[in-house]
Amino acid sequence: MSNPLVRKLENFVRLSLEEKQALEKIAQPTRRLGAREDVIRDGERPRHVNVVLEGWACRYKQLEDGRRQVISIFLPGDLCDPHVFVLRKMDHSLGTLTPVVLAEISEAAIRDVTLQYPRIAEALWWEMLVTAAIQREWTVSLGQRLATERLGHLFCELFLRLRAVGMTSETSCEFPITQADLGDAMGLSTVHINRTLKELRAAGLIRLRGRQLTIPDFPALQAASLFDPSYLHYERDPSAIDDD
Amino acid sequence: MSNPLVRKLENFVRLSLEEKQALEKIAQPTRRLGAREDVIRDGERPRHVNVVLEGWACRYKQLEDGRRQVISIFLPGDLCDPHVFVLRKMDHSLGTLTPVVLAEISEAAIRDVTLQYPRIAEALWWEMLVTAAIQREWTVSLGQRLATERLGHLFCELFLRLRAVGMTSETSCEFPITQADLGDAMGLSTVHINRTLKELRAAGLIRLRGRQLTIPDFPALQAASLFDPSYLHYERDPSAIDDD
DNA sequence: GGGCTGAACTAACGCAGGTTAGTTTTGCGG
DNA sequence: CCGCAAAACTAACCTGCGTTAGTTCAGCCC
Repeated sequence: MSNPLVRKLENFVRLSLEEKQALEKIAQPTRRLGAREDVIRDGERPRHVNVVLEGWACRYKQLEDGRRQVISIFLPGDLCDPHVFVLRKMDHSLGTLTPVVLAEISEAAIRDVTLQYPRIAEALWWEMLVTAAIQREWTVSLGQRLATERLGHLFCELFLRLRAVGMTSETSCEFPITQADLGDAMGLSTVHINRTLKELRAAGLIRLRGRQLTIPDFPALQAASLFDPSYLHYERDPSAIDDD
Repeated sequence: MSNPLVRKLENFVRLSLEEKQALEKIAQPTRRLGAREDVIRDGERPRHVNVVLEGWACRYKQLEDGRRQVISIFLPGDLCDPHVFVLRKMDHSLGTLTPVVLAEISEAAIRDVTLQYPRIAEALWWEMLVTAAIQREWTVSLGQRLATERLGHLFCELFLRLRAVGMTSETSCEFPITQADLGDAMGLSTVHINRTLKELRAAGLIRLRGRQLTIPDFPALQAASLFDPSYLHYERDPSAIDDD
């Protein structure tokens, strides 16, 4: 199985063998963490661009009084801002949700690979803009969607993002995070997450047992959650496909 | 009064006269809109980088059933993604909150100015990363903060962002948007916005009459709202100041 | 297999914020 | 100065979700 970063970026541009190899070379595993560990903490100076190769991680922010918001979820292939270095201090933390394998890429390696391969630079642009779009969609969810819609929307999003890196079957995917973490991400209490899951299950929209999520009827869940996938910008432009 | 884009970027890097002139040249007024008009709509193809020169605007997204979320607020000096063009379609709309004067910058003009002036390129990086940080902080607000904290936090943020472009007095600033728009931004009903404003006023934390906001005791409002300004990344690095 | 731990799940009650349906105020064009 | 529209504001009632305080279940070590 090839590198998840390569698989992800290929949803946007077709990469040449040389480009793929260059990416794989800089995105090698360099760090392993257990579940519930911090990759980097609020206030620290960023030293690498982190790429998730295996497992799930997240950005989160903790308020003075302990309240915690998971701001975004990182799946295999996701990377955090190629240009973090411009800001001298992290304004949030990165933590793992499950055991994780990371590639830590240096500022120099990013610079070199983007200068040498403009198509990779463009692909990283795409990935940054999609990351921003996802963040905006979370804003919409937290501001407007009810608990069932909010959770359903998240399931739709994560399923498509996992499919983009080849980590789903027809209707199922791994779903290894706890209801407490889900609550922190959705701005809901664990109790209410549990109630809401029960409701989604009763409506036949999802099955969730152990660490396995099944969406038997994606269009149904999509409709119930007001999910419109266009913000993920996965459709590769037809005119861009055949030039390599 | 100089260009608000220049004033904003100077919170991060000191720009030479030549750099300032280059920026002012591409950020000239090209479009005027009334309040409550769309700059560009969801699904359309982006043709410019829009810079707000006067007035307030916003990103927003409307759900099929009419619910509307204001995703972010644009103040004078703000610009929307220098690289929108990479994505072929808008996944949200841009609209005005008040009458607005825009500079529409072409893709080519952005490319030219960043290639010629690396410091401007870096400043635009900073602005993109801060925009992302603000979006994350909104996620935290919507997910975790109560109505009073949420509104208070917004007032703190907007006051500092306006101050960064020289648009505040000691304790006051313009605040020209309606309670309905505030509700759409904070994920609260107009009625509750009104109740919450009343509460903040009663606590002496803000004064808000007509289009004027006064924060008599900023640290008090900050404490009540769990506002930590570090995500705005305004502190200019001391080592970077004296090299021009 | 027993005992421990963390996650999943539940019930009862309370509250923050939504909804509906207004009234009052402000601003503005004529 | 009047008349209109939009914004600000209010009261009464309702509901989605939080809180507290549990019980049950699954995985794992010894």
